[in-house]
Amino acid sequence: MPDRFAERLLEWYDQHGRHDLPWHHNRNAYRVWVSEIMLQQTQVTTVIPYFNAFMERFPDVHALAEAPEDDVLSHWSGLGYYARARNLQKAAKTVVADYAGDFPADQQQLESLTGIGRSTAAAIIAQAFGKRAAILDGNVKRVLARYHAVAGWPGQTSVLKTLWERAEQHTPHERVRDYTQAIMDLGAMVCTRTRPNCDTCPLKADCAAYTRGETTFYPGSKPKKAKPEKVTWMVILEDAQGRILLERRPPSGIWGGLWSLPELDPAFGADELQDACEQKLGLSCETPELISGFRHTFSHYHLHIQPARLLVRGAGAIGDNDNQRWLHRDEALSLGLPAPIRTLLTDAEQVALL
DNA sequence: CAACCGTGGTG
DNA sequence: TCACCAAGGTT
Repeated sequence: MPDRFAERLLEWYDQHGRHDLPWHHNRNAYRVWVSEIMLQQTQVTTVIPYFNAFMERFPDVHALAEAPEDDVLSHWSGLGYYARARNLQKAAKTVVADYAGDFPADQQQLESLTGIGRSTAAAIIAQAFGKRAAILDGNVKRVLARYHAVAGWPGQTSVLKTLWERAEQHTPHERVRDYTQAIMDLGAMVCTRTRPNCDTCPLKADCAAYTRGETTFYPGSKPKKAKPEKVTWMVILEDAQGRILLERRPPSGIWGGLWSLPELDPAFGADELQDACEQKLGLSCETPELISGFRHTFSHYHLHIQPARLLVRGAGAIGDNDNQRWLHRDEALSLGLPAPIRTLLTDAEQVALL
């Protein structure tokens, strides 16, 4: 029997799809690539303002390759998964050095660039170069899992393998660019995670899950696991001029490469913070003022952030260098800061005004 | 394979 | 308040 999957999908896309997202204009490999990286595990409405600001500052791969890393990270501040930003610039340097600034239209060569995996490489090939390549992102997984009633969690290798086979099978030889956008749009707009709008779906006639009335069973859910609780001190060290000490975080781990407040071991009691700052940072401080703490949830654990404000006496042993800076709050907020730290500094400013 | 890596929206 | 998770990839 003829497979009308792509045909029906494209017909729907022409009428109801999204045709004017920012990365659809002035389409080239660079803009498609940046958008695909930003869109990893991140929703379209979140990405749009970041993409526009990023393109304004880094209009092409050369601008990105030559920019200071701090500049790249500050444009990623609040977007999350900061390794994406570091990998992005590393790949930009590779494209400039090894490909004369032109992205290769080849799946393997694209996947060799850091931050680009199978699905992102395929998206670039289809969207930027119009060549046939199958993508498999969260939207496509959901559509295909339902259409073919593929049981199990897509994170499982066997399930993933089946979905990739289905993705390859349905990808047409014509209009691949539109098809790729179409199946993502269907997943985002019709075949949604909860309460899919099956009434308006162009594929419902042959959708196995819909036919059986089992759309909620697909795709299978991820096995749940308890998130550990962690605790940390975040110190706002303020000198006589009202400047705050910022520290660059190590390149790997949470918030890698971003600027943040100094952390102190949670084993220190509140009455030991003064000594801790003395010993660990070489700074003489006044009695700490505790600011209300809060819990921040990450993908894999909860972090209790306990902030404390300490006034620094005289000139400290710590000055400005590559990894430490004394900055006023407005200057600090222009750095690439993690979202909760940005919020904390904003709130702390209000506290200071009281 | 499983852990790790962020944030904001949603119910 | 909170679990779940969205245009994934790397280690």
